[in-house]
Amino acid sequence: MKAVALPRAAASARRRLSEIIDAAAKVFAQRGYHGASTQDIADLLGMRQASLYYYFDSKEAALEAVCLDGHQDYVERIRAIARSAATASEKVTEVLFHHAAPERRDFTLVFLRERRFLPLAARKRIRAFEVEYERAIQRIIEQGIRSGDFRADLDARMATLALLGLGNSAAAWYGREPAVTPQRMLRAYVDLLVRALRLSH
Amino acid sequence: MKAVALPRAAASARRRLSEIIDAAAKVFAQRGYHGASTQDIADLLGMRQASLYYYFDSKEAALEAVCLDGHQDYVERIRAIARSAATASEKVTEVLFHHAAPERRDFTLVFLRERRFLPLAARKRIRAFEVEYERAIQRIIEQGIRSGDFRADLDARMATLALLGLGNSAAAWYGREPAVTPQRMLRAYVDLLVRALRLSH
DNA sequence: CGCCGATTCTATAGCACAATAGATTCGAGG
DNA sequence: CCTCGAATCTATTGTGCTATAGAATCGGCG
Repeated sequence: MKAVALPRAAASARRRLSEIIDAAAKVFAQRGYHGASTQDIADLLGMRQASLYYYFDSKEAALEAVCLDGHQDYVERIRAIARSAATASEKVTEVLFHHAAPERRDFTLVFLRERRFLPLAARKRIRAFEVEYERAIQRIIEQGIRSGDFRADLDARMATLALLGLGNSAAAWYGREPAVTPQRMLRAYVDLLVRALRLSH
Repeated sequence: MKAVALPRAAASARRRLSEIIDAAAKVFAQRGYHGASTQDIADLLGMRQASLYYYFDSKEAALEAVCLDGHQDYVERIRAIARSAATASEKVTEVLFHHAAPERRDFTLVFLRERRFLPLAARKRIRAFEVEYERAIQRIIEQGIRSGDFRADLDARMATLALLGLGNSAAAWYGREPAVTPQRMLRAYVDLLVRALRLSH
């Protein structure tokens, strides 16, 4: 945040900051926001607890950064998917796969579970991205209804929430059971979801 | 736990204990386990913080009690549903409605989100109930496949996890959006799920 | 009434943690 | 080799919280 100056220096500062946000995401995901100490984050980075305060004004600010960073990524990806020429069913598939992708799991889990501990002002800031993401999904569903890919009697809002619910629960489940790989789980969920949305025939 | 003696006194002691577990569930659900203080629980009960330690050896023990209490209820209900003569589709409907019933929401949320903070020994104790619950659901799905109510190519394990995922996300969602009542949400989810599981025709 | 166990209370020890203050080191540019 | 800002460090303060110790109170029963 405070790092500035020349482009090269700025780039390195940004990299360092994102390393620190990654560490915070990992620690918050594992121990929960309140259960994690700033010491834990510093340990992971091999630095002193107090040094973190060079990058963040408070532990809370670090949580907000994790939530924003994680969700910004989601919004970018949904935009790309929305723009594509695929059918609604294909888009739903892509969304679910991207939503529950294991790579950004820590960010997703922190966003899901810990954002509620932020003060109202910070939550509102995050909400903007959240709404855009949900809207984009809902538009895909509605497009599918108009194009005849999905049933006309579908409640688009509920279908959107169901998609998110399945994606979130998949992300939360990974690692609980060796036989249930993310691949298998996501394939199965996509299959169930598309069957549920499509016209039966 | 420590209360004993005569039947009447025992009954009253049990009531008191469950009042305290209820309060703990509410506070843990709202603030998270680590974010909640024993003071918060005592405030809700109108008693002193230290008095709680008459009922529980530790804050952790209170969390375990909440998780056990909440899930025991689930297991009892799933048994009743499994015994009934309904079709698999009807049973799935009942399970989802009961699973995400708003009445026991605090317990459900605490179980979902906070159980992971318990030490291994306590988690194992809880796991037994968890496994029984999941097994019972899976058996309902499998019964549906055998009876021809559901598709033969269904992955019963994935269908079980999808049901739980939808139920859990419904329970977590309530109150976020006034237009989305539990009723509306659960009806929609049941509809989607049953369509996804059934033979198309 | 007076005992006794159950329950709640007051008081406090002891620890873990977030955050601040200020010194020190690092590294690029002149 | 010196300067200066960025980055990290050491040291510490203050606070909030869990848990313990032991005193006070309550209520039924002999």
